[in-house]
Amino acid sequence: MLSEIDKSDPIALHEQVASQIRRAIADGEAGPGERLPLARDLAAVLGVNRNTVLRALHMLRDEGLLEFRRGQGIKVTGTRQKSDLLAQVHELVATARRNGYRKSELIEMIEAVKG
Amino acid sequence: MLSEIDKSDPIALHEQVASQIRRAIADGEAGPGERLPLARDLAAVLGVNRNTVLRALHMLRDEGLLEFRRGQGIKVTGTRQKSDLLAQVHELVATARRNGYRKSELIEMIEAVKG
DNA sequence: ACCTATTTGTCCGTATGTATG
DNA sequence: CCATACATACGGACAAATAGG
Repeated sequence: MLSEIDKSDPIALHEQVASQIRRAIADGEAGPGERLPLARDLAAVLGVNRNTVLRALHMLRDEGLLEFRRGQGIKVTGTRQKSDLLAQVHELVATARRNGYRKSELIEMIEAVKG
Repeated sequence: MLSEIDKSDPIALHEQVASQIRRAIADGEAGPGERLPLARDLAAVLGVNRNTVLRALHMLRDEGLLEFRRGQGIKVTGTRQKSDLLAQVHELVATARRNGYRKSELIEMIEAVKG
């Protein structure tokens, strides 16, 4: 379930929107092959501008989660698992930033994990 | 608060132990400079062998979270923030594994995050 | 300088689980 | 289904470093 965006949050609005949609897919609210609501409607529900929503959706397309087709709308292509993973990745990077760690340090930590 | 280890969990015991202690530090239950309970006592509380606990603690030492001194015990050296980050890193890698993603793919995802 | 208690470091042997062929 | 190999976990024992009397 999508909830309204917090405009006082220092995190950019389109990032918040992207996070919510990632989570929604991860939670199974929209499965692979399904069509997403219109950007206009998403914008209305989330209380932000349609351009902000589009910016977020384009990010998710770059992550391999969505597919755009003119006149056809936006289709989910990624799996719940992938969406879940991407959500965790973004949360991790956000935590790192908050605490002054760089992505490179994060990557070192991951590489140090055995297996 | 540390709770008993789940021996039916497919995750290796020493990994579970390490996760719990990372979380405990992240939650502020043991701050920098403070001494950790004896490995023997941790083992008793967690319901595992002392060697298993030591193996977990050595991992945390390699991560820069702990410092060992024979006869003196184990001291916390890492910050809550770092421990929190490391905990998230390990959770992320675990999620990835569960879903068949490799660490290299995870790293690509992180590098693709803007900023 | 010595001795003792404490606590981590390390290794052994064994049992068990898991993956592979 | 069986055999093999490998990693994990346990229990126990002893070594090594530190602190204090």
